[in-house]
Amino acid sequence: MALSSDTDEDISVQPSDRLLRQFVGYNIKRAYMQLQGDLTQTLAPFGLRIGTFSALAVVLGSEGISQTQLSEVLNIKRSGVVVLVDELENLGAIDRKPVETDRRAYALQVTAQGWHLWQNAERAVQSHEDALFDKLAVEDIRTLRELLVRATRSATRKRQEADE
Amino acid sequence: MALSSDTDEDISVQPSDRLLRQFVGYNIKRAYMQLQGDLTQTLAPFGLRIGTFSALAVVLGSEGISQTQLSEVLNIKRSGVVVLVDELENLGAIDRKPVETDRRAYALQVTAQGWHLWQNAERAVQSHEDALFDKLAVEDIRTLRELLVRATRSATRKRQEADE
DNA sequence: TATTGTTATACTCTATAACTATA
DNA sequence: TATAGTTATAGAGTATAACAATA
Repeated sequence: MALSSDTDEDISVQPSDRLLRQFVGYNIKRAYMQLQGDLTQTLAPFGLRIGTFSALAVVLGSEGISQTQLSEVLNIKRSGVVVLVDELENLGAIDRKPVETDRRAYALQVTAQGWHLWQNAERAVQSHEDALFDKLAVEDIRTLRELLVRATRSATRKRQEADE
Repeated sequence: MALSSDTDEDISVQPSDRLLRQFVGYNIKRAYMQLQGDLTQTLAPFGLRIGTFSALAVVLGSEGISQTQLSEVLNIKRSGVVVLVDELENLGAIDRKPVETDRRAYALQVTAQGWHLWQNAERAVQSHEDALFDKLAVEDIRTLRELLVRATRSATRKRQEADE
């Protein structure tokens, strides 16, 4: 493991959350809480929120996806997707295209405008993350991302086993 | 870096969040969202929520801490701390002890009962995390935790610089 | 004047449940 | 009967703003 040498201990007498740091879950929560504020600010100039940014990315990567499928990928309920899609539609970023073979469903499509929006927002988020994590080596960031993916995968597997 | 060999690509045609995976922030969000449900369930039998569990841990590690200090450590507003402390007090886990030198403030203290509660809850959360992450090598979990701590520290530093 | 704890209120995100129109 | 999308409502969790007591 190639962590750089920044493992200073918390030896202060000041109030701290030392007892909580041992939990992976707590550290994930802390990291997320601190990040989401910044991310929200980064996306605001584009008229996007974290939810709509994510939804746009998924539709972009899976043209013609239905709202139900989108809810499964984003891991939220269908009722929540309606709001996100409404918002993206109002931005002119995506279209609800009727599905000829199933008139209940919509095929979600990213518009040309939506594609440009994504490009700009994606670049902003990326450089924001670069700045935010510039104290971590590039290699460490990659490690972090991969471990998070695998931890999530592991948790998902556990939950699926529990559901059976 | 000692990642084990589980770097399978997402090559399916199924809808996916592939485009989002490149962002550290998104992976942190995913991981947290998947984790918090399980954590809530783990804590429920003890009458604790994530917030009260965290608050109890901080008070335990910093006896006599004030509510304002607690709000700073937990990174939430003072008004939010009132609810957490009320709840822990109702559980008999902590006391609001008057401060003789400043009658506006309380010194928070963990009761004997609160200490036992923490011990049991801490053990439950720990074994839950062990089970949840048993597909990750112990070394990888340590890496993940350290990187999260450092990423958060880095983000905090950035925000403080921005506030100046 | 500033700070501690408190209350009331509002906002964001998400879930649940009931509905409609299709299948 | 079951499913896709929708609507209305409610629940966490947190923020903001105003307040009383105290510094």
